[in-house]
Amino acid sequence: MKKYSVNTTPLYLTVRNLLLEAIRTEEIGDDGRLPSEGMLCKQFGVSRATIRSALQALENEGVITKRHGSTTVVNTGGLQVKMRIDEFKGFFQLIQESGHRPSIAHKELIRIPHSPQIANLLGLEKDEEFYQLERLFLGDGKPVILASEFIPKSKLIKELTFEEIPESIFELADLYCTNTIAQTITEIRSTIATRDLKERMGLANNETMLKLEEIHYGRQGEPLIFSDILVRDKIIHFHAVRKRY
Amino acid sequence: MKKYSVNTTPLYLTVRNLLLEAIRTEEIGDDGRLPSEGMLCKQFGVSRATIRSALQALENEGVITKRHGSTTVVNTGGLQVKMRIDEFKGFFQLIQESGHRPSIAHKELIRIPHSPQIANLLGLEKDEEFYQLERLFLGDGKPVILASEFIPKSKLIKELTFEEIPESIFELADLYCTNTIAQTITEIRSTIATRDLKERMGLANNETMLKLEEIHYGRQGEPLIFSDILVRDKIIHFHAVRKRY
DNA sequence: AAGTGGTCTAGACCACGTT
DNA sequence: ACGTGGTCTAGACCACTTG
Repeated sequence: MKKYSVNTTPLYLTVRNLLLEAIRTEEIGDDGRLPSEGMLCKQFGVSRATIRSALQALENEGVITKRHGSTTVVNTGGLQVKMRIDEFKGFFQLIQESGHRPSIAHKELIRIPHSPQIANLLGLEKDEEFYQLERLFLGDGKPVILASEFIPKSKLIKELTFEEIPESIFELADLYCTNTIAQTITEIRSTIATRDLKERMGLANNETMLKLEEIHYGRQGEPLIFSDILVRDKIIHFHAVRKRY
Repeated sequence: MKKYSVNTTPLYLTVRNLLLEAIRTEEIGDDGRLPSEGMLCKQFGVSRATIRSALQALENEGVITKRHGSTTVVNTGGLQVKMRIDEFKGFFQLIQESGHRPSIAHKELIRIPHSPQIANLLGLEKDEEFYQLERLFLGDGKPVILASEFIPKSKLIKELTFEEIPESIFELADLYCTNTIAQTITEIRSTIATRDLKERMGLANNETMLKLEEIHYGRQGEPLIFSDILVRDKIIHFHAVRKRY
């Protein structure tokens, strides 16, 4: 007899979501303090390990702060954090979360016969061939992100189809690459645009930008794709949450 | 009879450290794949939950990548990541990790009668009084970080003693504030120095900098201190690790 | 089909803060 | 002294990937 999966989302995530909602509406933690883990076990009817997984998730997001012998507290600041640099999934989502309507102004696919620097970053042969996918993203019609993705030809399982390139690099890898992206390491830099770029992005004089140099790794830990992303940080504000342990 | 605490570090952290060392020396995972959790349980003589905690820690650091039905793999890129923006503890450590000898060139403690903007960021009254601690840090004798910490007088439990100000903002709060710092939320911006600043920091023309605007929160989730940090990203390279879930 | 990691439970003891 | 979160175990079942 065929079996049906009724509940695909794990219990602890369900609890996390309920808890977050309860915190937002101040049903729980209205005085900034959460009930003890034992109490929450009873309230949600789950084991302590499950409650702790849910709390763990919320703590990682900066929503709550735990402390050994004391009660767990709500972090009002953490509730409002958006656009965490260690979490963003795609450019559209990013632009949307910063309160603007996303669109693409320009999209270009360029063949790069060889690039020793990028090959070196990805640990490939010097004469490796790349595709460069360059895209200009707008927020409310104004240029906000210029992204260049460098995809080694050797990591492709089929030819890139210009019309069918997903917005997100994760989905691009899912569709076209030898492996999906499991992890990205980003170097965060600042930069000032060249005159050419200034015109293209409609920048003010002396307007600086963030430059994210990202190496995307596959499920086996191997480098897959290199991205070079220019962001107008006047409009897109990146955040990071740092916990003290 | 008096009891003695022999083992203050948790078992799972001991296991994490041993595992990391074994990965580094390629005793374990020489082919990029870790033994199964069951195997590791036997090898280390601990329960699966403990092994999983250790693996969890390594995954958060970007050292390994787990995947549901498959074996856990080593991420070579993650092994080398330093200066994670969501982890740094103090400026000296930061400068050291980037390969330079840290020192302080300038240190100043300024009384700020009121600052509506900063008061607003910290959710305080507009007429709140602050201390501004400004410090210029050098790496190998060259200016690399200019940090301004804004400490509200109302959050102090005793007067700041100029001579006894620790290098790290965490320790400063431990010593002088109503609460220790539990969490920091950083906004990551880029900026270009004013002419004045350029001279002070010996910057090249058109050299841009990273600007970190940090709000430090106490154990009860309340805003404590605001920091404004300028970093020469030509010298200090910040990183972020992003996992796909 | 077999092996792997993901989730969940129940119960125990410990270390830390607060009162 | 008490209540809280931190750690740890043993065992069970499920969901996913791989051969």
